[in-house]
Amino acid sequence: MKLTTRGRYAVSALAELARRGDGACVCLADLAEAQGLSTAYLEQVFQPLRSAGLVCGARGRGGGYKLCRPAANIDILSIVDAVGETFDATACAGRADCRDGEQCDTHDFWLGLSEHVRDYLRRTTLAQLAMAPEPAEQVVRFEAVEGSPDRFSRPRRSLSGSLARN
Amino acid sequence: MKLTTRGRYAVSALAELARRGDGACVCLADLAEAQGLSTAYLEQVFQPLRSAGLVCGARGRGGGYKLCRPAANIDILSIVDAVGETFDATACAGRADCRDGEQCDTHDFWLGLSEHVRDYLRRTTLAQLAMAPEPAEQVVRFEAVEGSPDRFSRPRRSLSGSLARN
DNA sequence: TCAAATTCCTAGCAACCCAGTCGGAATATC
DNA sequence: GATATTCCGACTGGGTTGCTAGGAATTTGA
Repeated sequence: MKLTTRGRYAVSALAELARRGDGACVCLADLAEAQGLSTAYLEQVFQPLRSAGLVCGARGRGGGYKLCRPAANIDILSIVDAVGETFDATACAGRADCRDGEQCDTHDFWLGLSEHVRDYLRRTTLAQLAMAPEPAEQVVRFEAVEGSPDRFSRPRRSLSGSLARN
Repeated sequence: MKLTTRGRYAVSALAELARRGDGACVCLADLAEAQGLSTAYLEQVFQPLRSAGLVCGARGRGGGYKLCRPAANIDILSIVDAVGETFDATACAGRADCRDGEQCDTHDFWLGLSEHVRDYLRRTTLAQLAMAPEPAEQVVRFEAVEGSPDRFSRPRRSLSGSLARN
């Protein structure tokens, strides 16, 4: 059970973007170099992020990407969801009709796991991730965050608007 | 991020085994049929379970497998660990030396996710899973567990004891 | 004593998916 | 018009997963 690079790259790149979040566009080449990735591959990762309305791109010279809304309003779950990362641990992953009775005795348990993971990702915002303190401190914070009830999971469309309509 | 069949089969099969837990051996053919799996494949899944000391097998006619210890003393994490299921979401998964500074700004976050998952699995015993109530009820229970403020991030050996070693 | 039933062990393989490359079109700026 | 960039689609090699096959070892029962 491991994360794909797409999910990880997306989060890292957006965190980087958030760190430089002064409204200016950052081109992929810069991001890729900062993260030590290939520009071509990062392009692929950014496509769905744009479709999801998380970033908006500007073409041409001086173009690049920037966040569509404040980093504090973007939770990690939205990011990994956008790039197609799934967390379904059940046998009938994908299919809505799970009527396979004998295989599904543990179904709800795995479903609970998936939801557990999604909760964790939903609890953290890009802003929190972007301002990365020293590693030691960071670990403490992430564990602490786990307990606190956050509420950014509700759909909020007043901010993002319809900027990045594909 | 999805579970391998090995992990899922192992848990389902052991739950089945726990349900028939009257001390008698159950042969793989029976288990496989009950779960709708191939015997040959289930064999492979059971090998590491035996090595981990979760089940013990008896050869020959009338042989089969049974749990080495009470189902209440087996947590799900031990099972999926035994079959080699991993939950590391970091880039440097596996390698102990993560000195790749620029890629590791989100390292602790992903590490936290992995630990979060492992906690979930550690919290549930095979006995709980085995006595599966109606699905609806089950969901409630698994979710309820999730919400309670747990402190399982610290090593706790008073309860589970040193039963579930590696 | 032999046949049957079972675990135990190793090798192999096809299909799938991930990670990444490549080439080029569209578009904006200088 | 040259250049820099996003945008878009196709392609591919390699690794892993899921599974099969065959046979040796071992125990039980007829």
